[in-house]
Amino acid sequence: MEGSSSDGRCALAAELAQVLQVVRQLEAHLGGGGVAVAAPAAGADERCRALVSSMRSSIDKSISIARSCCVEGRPMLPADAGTPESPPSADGSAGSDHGSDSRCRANATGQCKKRKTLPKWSTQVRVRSVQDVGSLDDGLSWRKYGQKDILGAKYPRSYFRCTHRHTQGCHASKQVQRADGDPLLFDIVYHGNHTCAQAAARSAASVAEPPQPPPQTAQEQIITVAAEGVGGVTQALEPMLRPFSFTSTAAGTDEGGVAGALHQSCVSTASPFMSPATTTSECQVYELGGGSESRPRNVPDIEFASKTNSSMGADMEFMLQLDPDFFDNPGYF
DNA sequence: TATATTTGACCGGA
DNA sequence: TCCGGTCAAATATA
Repeated sequence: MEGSSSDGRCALAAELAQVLQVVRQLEAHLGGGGVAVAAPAAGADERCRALVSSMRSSIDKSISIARSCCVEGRPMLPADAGTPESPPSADGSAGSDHGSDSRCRANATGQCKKRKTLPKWSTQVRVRSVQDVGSLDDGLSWRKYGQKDILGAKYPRSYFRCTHRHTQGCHASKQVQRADGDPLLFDIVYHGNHTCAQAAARSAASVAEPPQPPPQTAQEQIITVAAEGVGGVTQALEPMLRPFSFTSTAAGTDEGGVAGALHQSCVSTASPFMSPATTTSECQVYELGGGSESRPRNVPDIEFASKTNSSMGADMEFMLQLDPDFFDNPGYF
């Protein structure tokens, strides 16, 4: 299979390289790697939209290419080598996730027990030591409501939902699963956006508070986000671009899509909405250099790694090489 | 005592 | 029928 897929990989690499290039152009338009505090000049917005459109096109191609290369299943990650994996659930699951909900019966509380038509995206988070797993918290109040052994997976999957689900009707949820081949790598899949007060408060805070200078230069982090859903792609990518590379944007910090997730994932732990039990997050890691008092123990840093998910065959995969200061700077959010 | 976690059971889609 | 996602009672913890 290697021979037949090598061309595809080349094409895929080319497409992804193009995406990267466009991202860099976007960064340049919006102030580059620094902290952009001024609003983009008139006309820049249009250019950015065009660039985003271009990115989407390239990403679409990339996905097509990737899928054509992976007809036998998902692309093999090094960590997966030798690990019996779940069958190529592939694109079916991703696409069928939506649209089936109309037939979903509500339970006694009026809520569907099955998946909802919510935006879905995923990240992978790598911790640097086993002890760090407790710091996977992303800064929001999640309540664990289940854990399942997944067929073919070495580790169980944990299910979390927003603590304020019942009190505020916030339907955000996430799934966390340790990667088979790499105990330090976690797959995190988010469903839906926070609509609770903590999300609103964070949005407000991001608007009210001016960006702060980055406390330090963190190690390079790579984040890959796989956003799912036809509309979710656009909704996810566009807002995510704002807080990602440019920071002027407080206006862009709605809690939608990937931006919301990453925003939420990486907001500092100073949120008044956080429970004490969940005050450690990977984002605290990035506060270490800033002298955070609530630093997690033994957490030198965390790496967001690239994501390839078999169950996300129809996903948009989007890779950005972030400004190293991105996660250092609370002002980004 | 309130809140969070664990865990077996249930439900629905594939 | 299998499997993933969710519920909810039981249990643990602060």
